[in-house]
Amino acid sequence: MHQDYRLLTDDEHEAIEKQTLRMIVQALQQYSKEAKEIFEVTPAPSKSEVIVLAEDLTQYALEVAEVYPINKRYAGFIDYKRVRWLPTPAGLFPQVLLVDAKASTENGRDTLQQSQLPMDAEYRKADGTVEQLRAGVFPHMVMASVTGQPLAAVTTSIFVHFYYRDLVDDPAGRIRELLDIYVLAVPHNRLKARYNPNPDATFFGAGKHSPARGEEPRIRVYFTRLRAACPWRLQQLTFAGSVNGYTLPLWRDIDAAGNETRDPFLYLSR
Amino acid sequence: MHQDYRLLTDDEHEAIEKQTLRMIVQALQQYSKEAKEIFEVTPAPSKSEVIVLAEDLTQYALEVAEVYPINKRYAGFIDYKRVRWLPTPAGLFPQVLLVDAKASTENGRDTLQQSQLPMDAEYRKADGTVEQLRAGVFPHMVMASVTGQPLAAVTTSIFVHFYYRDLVDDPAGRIRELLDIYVLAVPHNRLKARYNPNPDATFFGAGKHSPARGEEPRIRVYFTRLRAACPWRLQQLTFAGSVNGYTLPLWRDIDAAGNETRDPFLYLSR
DNA sequence: ATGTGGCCACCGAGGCCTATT
DNA sequence: AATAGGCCTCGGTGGCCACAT
Repeated sequence: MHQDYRLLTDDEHEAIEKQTLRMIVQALQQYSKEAKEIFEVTPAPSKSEVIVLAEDLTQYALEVAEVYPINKRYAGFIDYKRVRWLPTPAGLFPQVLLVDAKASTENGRDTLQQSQLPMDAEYRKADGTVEQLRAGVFPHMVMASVTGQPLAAVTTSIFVHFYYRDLVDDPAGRIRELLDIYVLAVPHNRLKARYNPNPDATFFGAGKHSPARGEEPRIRVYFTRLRAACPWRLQQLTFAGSVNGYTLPLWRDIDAAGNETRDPFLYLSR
Repeated sequence: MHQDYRLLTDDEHEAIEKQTLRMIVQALQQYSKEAKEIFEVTPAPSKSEVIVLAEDLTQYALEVAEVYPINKRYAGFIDYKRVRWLPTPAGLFPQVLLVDAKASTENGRDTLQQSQLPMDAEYRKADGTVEQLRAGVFPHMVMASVTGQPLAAVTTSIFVHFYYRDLVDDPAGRIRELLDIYVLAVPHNRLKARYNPNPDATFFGAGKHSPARGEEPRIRVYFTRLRAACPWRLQQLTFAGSVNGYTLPLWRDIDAAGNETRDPFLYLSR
């Protein structure tokens, strides 16, 4: 048992991200019913109301599903961030959990600011050119332990994607419909060799910025490719087929034979 | 003892806002040292970083100073919002606390969106014309009690104003300096007769919007006038003269003779 | 100097329109 | 129809400038 994530094997590091994501998915499942209600009926003083809704709902869902907090804070553009002790079979690790909420009418990709990118990315565009963008998320945050020795808190990056569509003349008076909640665990930079060894093996794609206008570069994460690289890193909580107001409680994983699985899980009400 | 704020006298309602503000001031005082550190050294990927800093710091300061929570949430543009039970001598009242964070290089006024305005406002501009803006904050939120009877949670509006200035070539490597933290309690709409009986008696002034461009109307709250109307509604936590990194712990109030007072108060570290 | 008004600047977050395949 | 690329819109937040007192 140790406390330094840098001594973990890659598989152990993957496991940390997996268990982190699993808990977040459980929290979102549990909160999905209320999230849907609030998301669909909250009036829109402006078009950008959905952005705030996604942020608030993510916070409400996650703040009740925390672990042993570390008394350390920092401020910035990440929507939800907590420094905490994460218990794992390999040891108790200090972790900086970073969660960003997204609201979108698309359901196949997410756009990341460089400051939200945890891995040095490189990818080839359709026209053959290769582009790259360095990670803007620090791999860990160093804290001073009581004895003075440095303690590094690993950074884990999660994205919660609220897929919705606007409604007009809805009989129930809803303003929009929340269709799915996607949850992505984008790998830590140390896993680059596994997930983006070269420009042709990656789930990254061209960003949403406009090069012609000289905008800050952004980058996209494609759901299908992330899922192909590692099934459990792309979770989907869907309201389609739901009969009780909650999303369907299914966890995507991979079995020993390498096949993708979808396991139902139990959850409690809030 | 009752639970309906509408049965309170105006003085009792004032007392509710006063005790709410008092606790928030204590929380900000206690967090002022860390707030200053984070605010001054957090790098600015963009100019708008201060906005996010103010929001995050306000949340960090207040979330540890809460009272008996009510399991009810809603989402929207207000930075910090909590529904809770507030204990007072007149009874235990359900309350919707709304706090908005502001970052500014000015220290004499705050701009409010209509959605942040708790009172129907009317004021006369320098050129003699009278303008008005209706409250955009609901006076209370109705919830259904277990027995089915409606229960109204009073709304209380607080603004936390981070007054700062940018720094260049600071020897200590700071990017900006946090000078003061102002905290305002803008009165509930039912107190309009006391605070804004007519366009000439008010702490409101023209908003920051551009009429010429047809922008959404906003409105300003002037510190000096709010303070003149009710001293304790304008609190100032200043770093000027501070020797320990915290702001000076002073609470502004009014004594029996009607004179403004500044009482020091004790606080704990976090 | 301070108190008031108010024009704009900036920039974060996505909607959407186009090409391809 | 689905995948990619990328231009541009919208709107929240204040910086700042200009007068007036």
